[in-house]
Amino acid sequence: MPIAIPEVVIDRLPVYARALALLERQGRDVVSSQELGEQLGVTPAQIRKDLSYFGRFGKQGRGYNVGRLLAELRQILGLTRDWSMVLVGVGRLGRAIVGYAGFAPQGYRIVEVFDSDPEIVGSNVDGLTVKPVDDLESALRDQKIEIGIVAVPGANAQDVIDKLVAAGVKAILNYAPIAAQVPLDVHVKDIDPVLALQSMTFYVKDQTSPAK
Amino acid sequence: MPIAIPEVVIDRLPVYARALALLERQGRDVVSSQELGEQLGVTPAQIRKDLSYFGRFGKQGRGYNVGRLLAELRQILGLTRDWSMVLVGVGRLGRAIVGYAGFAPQGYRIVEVFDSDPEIVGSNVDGLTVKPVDDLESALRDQKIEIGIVAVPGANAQDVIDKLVAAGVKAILNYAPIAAQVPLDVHVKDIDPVLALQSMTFYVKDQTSPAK
DNA sequence: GTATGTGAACCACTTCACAGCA
DNA sequence: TGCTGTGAAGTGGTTCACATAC
Repeated sequence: MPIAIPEVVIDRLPVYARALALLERQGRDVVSSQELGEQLGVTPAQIRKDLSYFGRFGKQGRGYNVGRLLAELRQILGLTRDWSMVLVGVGRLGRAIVGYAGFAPQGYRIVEVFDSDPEIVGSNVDGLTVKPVDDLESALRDQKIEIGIVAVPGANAQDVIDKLVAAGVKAILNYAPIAAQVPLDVHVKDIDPVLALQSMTFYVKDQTSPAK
Repeated sequence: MPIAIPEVVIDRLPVYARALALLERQGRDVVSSQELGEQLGVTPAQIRKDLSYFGRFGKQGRGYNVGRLLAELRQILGLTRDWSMVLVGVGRLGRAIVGYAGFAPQGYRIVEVFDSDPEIVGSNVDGLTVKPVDDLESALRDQKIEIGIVAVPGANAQDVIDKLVAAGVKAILNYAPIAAQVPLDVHVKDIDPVLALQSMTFYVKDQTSPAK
């Protein structure tokens, strides 16, 4: 096993990949860590060090080949394949997530949707039939689905997460306002705009308008 | 000025506050850093150290009074007042954000919505009339609005962010897939489910199903 | 007895600075 | 000459461990 790579590094790689994809669309062939860093608000040394965990992708005196580096990052991150996902919770938020246009172009696809409300089960959401949440495990038994999205109320979220884990899901995108408890081999990322707002207001709260 | 408080600490306070609010609803009076830490997946020392930046809120031998500590955190974070926000970008995503039920209970309210598309300007979204994005600055001149939400395509996002900054916004919740450039006194938090997924797939990508 | 608050020790990540290569 | 790759140095955040207070 290679030396452990810090999680912060892994979190930055998709940001680099996104910037490189933009540069590629703009027709750029080469980019230096300097320039990439300026665009992303990151130091050039940070970028070089991060990349050095995985290989030597640059050329001294020139920089990085945009297409090559992007391909390497996509390989590292597992973006060269498509990923199927299940969504649990088909309320207002869940419906918005199903309809979110940002997933498909990046190879992420919601293939099953579940809910616990009998009123909703059986209904159709963007071409998918809502299944009862109790069927999660059996529905996933034969399909290779490693990603779950949780969009249920906080009170039910840990239960749903337990079910996803039991069904073999290894990555969870959690929109519920809870700190999920999961085994070490399961990864969770929280999407919570309220937490983001609450930490920003700390800095804003007592900025008075400057006296003219 | 007190010694600078690390940003990671500020990011954790809302998580503590959320857990305390739950404990309070459950009728709990007192909680130890130990117990809180277990619920949140954080070490007790971390919690005590974080809180010590702001005061001495606990009682030795007992722990923290739930209501008291929650009130302190709300004070620290600026959650004792309501916050008005503007949203820019009234596409599918923007509409979902306007309709998101999680903001209001926490005191965050979208009071103005803007778009650049003449087809959309003038239409009604959840009781708000969509205004042209060029009116941002004048519309905000007299209102005290320090938070902006960006839900426009990546290609337009930096422009919109520049306009928000020019209009005096100090905190930006950014749903667009770009690394925003802002002055030091403006705070940005990105909400990007795709980045979250892309970093998780790194860990999941080559886990083969264990041989039975 | 029990749990906080906090310097000190530790650890992890970031930045430096330069050798090495194109 | 220009920019990468990387050990070494530096910085910042976390955890320890214990004096202190209830």
